[in-house]
Amino acid sequence: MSSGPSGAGCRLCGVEGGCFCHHHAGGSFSFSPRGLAVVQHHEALPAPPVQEFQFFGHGDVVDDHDSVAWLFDDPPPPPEDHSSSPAAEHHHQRQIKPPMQSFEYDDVPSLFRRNGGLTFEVSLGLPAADVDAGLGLFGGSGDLHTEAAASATIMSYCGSTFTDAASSTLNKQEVAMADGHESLNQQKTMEREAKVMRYKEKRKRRCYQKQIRYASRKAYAEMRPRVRGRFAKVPDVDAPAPAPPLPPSSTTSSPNYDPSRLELRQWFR
DNA sequence: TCCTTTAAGAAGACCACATAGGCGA
DNA sequence: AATCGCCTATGTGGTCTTCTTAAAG
Repeated sequence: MSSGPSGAGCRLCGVEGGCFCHHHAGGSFSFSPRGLAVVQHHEALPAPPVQEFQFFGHGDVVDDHDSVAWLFDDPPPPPEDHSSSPAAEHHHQRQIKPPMQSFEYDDVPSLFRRNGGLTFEVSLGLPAADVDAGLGLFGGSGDLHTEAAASATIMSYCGSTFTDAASSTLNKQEVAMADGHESLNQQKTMEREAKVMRYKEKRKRRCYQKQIRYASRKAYAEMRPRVRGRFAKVPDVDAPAPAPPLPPSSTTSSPNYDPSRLELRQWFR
């Protein structure tokens, strides 16, 4: 199933080639846990109370092009609160340290420390050294042009993967042609300012929360009985056979066990 | 300075079950 | 071509375990 933000298929899940994929065709979504968006544009058909559906937006509607542009202009993350924690810093270094050569993690300009997504920068040359490189902008040093151009970024965002082959950078020949042309420099300056403004705006809208793709599964998980945090078996109320002796940590002895949830289970069936 | 112990924090594992989707009959 | 049954993979949340580093003694 396609999960990318682009495509002309289902407006819910992005599946191409059809009006709506069949798991959406059950009709309106009458279940909206915790204020999630309720989508009712699908044809109404008899449906159980919980309809499994996917969503990839975050409330604000952006078109596909803008979504991708956001990723390509991905900024360095703002200073993270957990960066002050030694343990948190340790985990960041341990798990997402970029596979770069002779490169200090603290110098990674933008993409590796994103919260909620994982980014790998495949360095084909020297790494870019500042935010502008991450944005595909032009820094003061001419070397940065080729440095940024020699890298490609693979980004994971909201369950989708995108690539950015430093699309906004110029090669050496283009840079040489631009030298001495003041109008070009002015244009570049304006482009840079525009990109910086776009970056700042999108940083405000960025969503760091965990993405829930299936609200119905979330609903089921929340109502499912647990034993010490783990999902526990739901006793079959229809089974006439006597229940076997229960271990001390059995479901019914758990403080989290709520018999009323059985009614909910039958309701959802 | 070196070693050991303690505390703190985060990530991952674990569990059951509904559901999607593939496959063959 | 459509339908059915079977099977596997996936996703979901709360708690516990494991791992690592920093600080203290």
